[in-house]
Order: sequence, then structure tokens, then C-alpha cells
Amino acid sequence: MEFFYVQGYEATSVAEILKQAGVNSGSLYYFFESKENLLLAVLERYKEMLWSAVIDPAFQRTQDPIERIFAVLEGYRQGLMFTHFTAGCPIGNLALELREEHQEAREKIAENFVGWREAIRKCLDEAADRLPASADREQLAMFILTVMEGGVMQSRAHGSIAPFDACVGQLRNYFNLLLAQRHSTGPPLSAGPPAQD
Amino acid sequence: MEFFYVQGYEATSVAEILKQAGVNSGSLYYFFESKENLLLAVLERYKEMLWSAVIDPAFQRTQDPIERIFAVLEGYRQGLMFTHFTAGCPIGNLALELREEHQEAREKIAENFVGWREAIRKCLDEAADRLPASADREQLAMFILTVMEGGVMQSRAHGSIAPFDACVGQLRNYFNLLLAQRHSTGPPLSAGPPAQD
DNA sequence: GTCTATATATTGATAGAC
DNA sequence: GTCTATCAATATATAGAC
Repeated sequence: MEFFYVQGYEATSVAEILKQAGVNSGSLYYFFESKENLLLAVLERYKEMLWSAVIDPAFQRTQDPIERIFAVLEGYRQGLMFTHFTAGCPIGNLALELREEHQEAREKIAENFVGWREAIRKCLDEAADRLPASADREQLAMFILTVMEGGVMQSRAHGSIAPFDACVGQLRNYFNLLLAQRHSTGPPLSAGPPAQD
Repeated sequence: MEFFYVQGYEATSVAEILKQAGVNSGSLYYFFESKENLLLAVLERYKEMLWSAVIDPAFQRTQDPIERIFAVLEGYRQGLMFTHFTAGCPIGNLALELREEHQEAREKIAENFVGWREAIRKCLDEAADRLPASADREQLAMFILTVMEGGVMQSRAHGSIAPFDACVGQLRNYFNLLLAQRHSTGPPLSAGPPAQD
């Protein structure tokens, strides 16, 4: 789990895993058919750990549903800071590394994302009466995951927390506008692009 | 370039590259010191190709600076559709695959991101008078890159264009709110989180 | 500049004793 | 269930003829 997170799947050799675990190859292959099979188990474990490791710690820090979303993002910020911008999101890393040839792994990655989004959507649903009636909370949850993953990518690429903070800041601004829009007396805004010149 | 894009760096062997190029290893190593050196050349090439391959085609389709931003995003949408959600952004892929051990590559990746953001920022600067005075256009450009990369990741992970469209739709909504805010007569919105209960 | 041939190390995985 | 020993394939890279 650690190696796949820090080095990636392809860049991690079975030999490294064995050495770190202090076991021999016979033991590993007694439990796992292959390296890819081990990856599937790791991804399954991430699914199981989502609430205990990611969601619950954030939700405990705050009660307000909207602030809980930003508390989850703050968790990823802590991870970036702690690892000096080397870590990020293990699922996002694998999502971009693994392609068609690892079909099962990609399915489990998608399931991880779905779980994350569902947690965020619970928050949005709780705050539904503060959001504009037109807000698509499913899409909004997708957007939040996207901003997190993209922000983490930029912070890792630049070795700085600034990109992540910039992205979360813009997301915060978006939410402030959405929450204000709810109480606005003006007409709803058009959702499409303006007419071309 | 193609292999690193489609398969990733670690998953691509030098032997594959040689076969596809129709040359032998002596030729490759005559020009490039190592596989990593070839990667650096590829990343340099991406920097050179940014405007001709990504920005200019989008800018030609439309004149309005804001719409030009969404035209760039539309280009990535086309890429996703054309490759059946397998491709995405070659820089983003490498950004998450390569870690500390490829320091030079990571610098070139960051340079690629900077170039992309500068193109977007040019658009935002052109549209400065339509945006709120308080809008940080540098951060906004970072946000747009982040949404693109995150949206591409989600669409690849789910094998569907829906996530990308959802993210771009939310970004569009954000812009509509920003553009409307510019003309609003109300007080500026607070940028920070609301007080905790 | 490109070729062939090859070096050396490491890859994921297996067999079979214990 | 864990061990040792080892497989066959592949990895990146090099040497030296042409």
C-alpha cells in the first residue's frame, strides 16, 4: 500500500515489497495470485478505509455540512504539507497511472471515487436549503472531487502548497456565490455560454 | 511521446520504442543518454507544442477571451471522446506518475503547467473589466487548469464524458456568477468561511 | 549515425522442501 | 504457511563493427 502510494504501481517491484514486509516470495504468492492481484486488494482496502481515515476525522472537526466539505479538503492539505508535497491522493495517482490493461483495478478506482463523492454529496444534501434550487448536487460533488485532485496534482508538480490553496480558495468563492445566490431576488442566471460575436 | 502518453513512462520499455520507431538501440542511445533523457526531450517538446497544438486551435474557433478558455477545455473534451476516455492530458499523467526520483522531469512538467496557465491568464486579463475587481486572475487560471486536469481524471476513471462535462458545467456556472457579480450593486461577498456554530 | 550482439541486473512468478 | 532456490523473460544500456 505504502509503495504503490509513494512510488506508483509500475515503479514498485515485488522484491521491494517482500523486503519491506520481511517475508519471502512464497508467502506473498500464497495469498495473492499476482502483483496485480495485490493491487486490487490494496484498492479494496482503500474503499474500506475511506470513512475511518478520510471522512470521519474531517466530520469530527466541524458540524456544518458545507464546512465539513472544506474540512475534508483540509485533510488533503495536511497530507501535502506533511509529506512536503510528495504524497497527494493515492487513488488519483493510480487513476492516471493505470490504463486499459488493468481493467479490474480501474473499476475499483472508480468505486473509490464514487464513495468519496457520496460522502460529499451527503453534506450537500444536508445543506440543500442553503443552495440554489437549481444546483445539481451530484455534479457539485463531482466538481469538488475534481478540484481536490487537480489541486493536489498542481501542488505536487510545483512543490508548493500555493496551488492547492488557490484552488480551494476559488472553490470557497464559488460556494459563497452559490450561498448568496440562494437569497438573491434577481432572476436566475443563464447556464449556457453567451452568444458568440 | 505516444507511448509515454498512452502507457505511461514506467510501463513503456525502450524495446517497444525501438520497435515502433523502426530503429535499433544503438541509434536511440546515440541521441539520448538514457530513457529518462528521452523523457526530458519529450517534455521539452510538449512545451514547444503548447500553442500550436493546444492553444491556437482553440483561439481560432472563437474571439471572446472567456469563450476562448472554454474552447481550450473543449479541445480536451474532443481528445477524451476521440480516444474513448483513455487519453487525457499527457502532462497530468506524468505529473502524478513521476515522483522525487525524476527531479528534472518534474521541473519540466511544472514548466508545461506554467505555460498553459499563462495562456489562460492572457484571456482572463483581456476580460479583466468584465470580472470582479477582487478576482485574482492568477489563481483563477490555476483553478481552470485544476478543473481541467481533475475532470479529465474523472472521465478516464469512469470511462464516460459525463464527469468532465459536469466539471466544466460547474466552472461555467462559476464564471456566470463572477461575470454577474461584476455588475452587482450589492456589497462584496466575504471570502472567508462563515463563523462556526 | 546505424547496425548486431551482448552485458548485467532485475522483473514477476513458480516448485517443492519443510 | 513460509522457506530456499530458481525459472524464463525482460529491463536498460554498452561495445564495437560498419
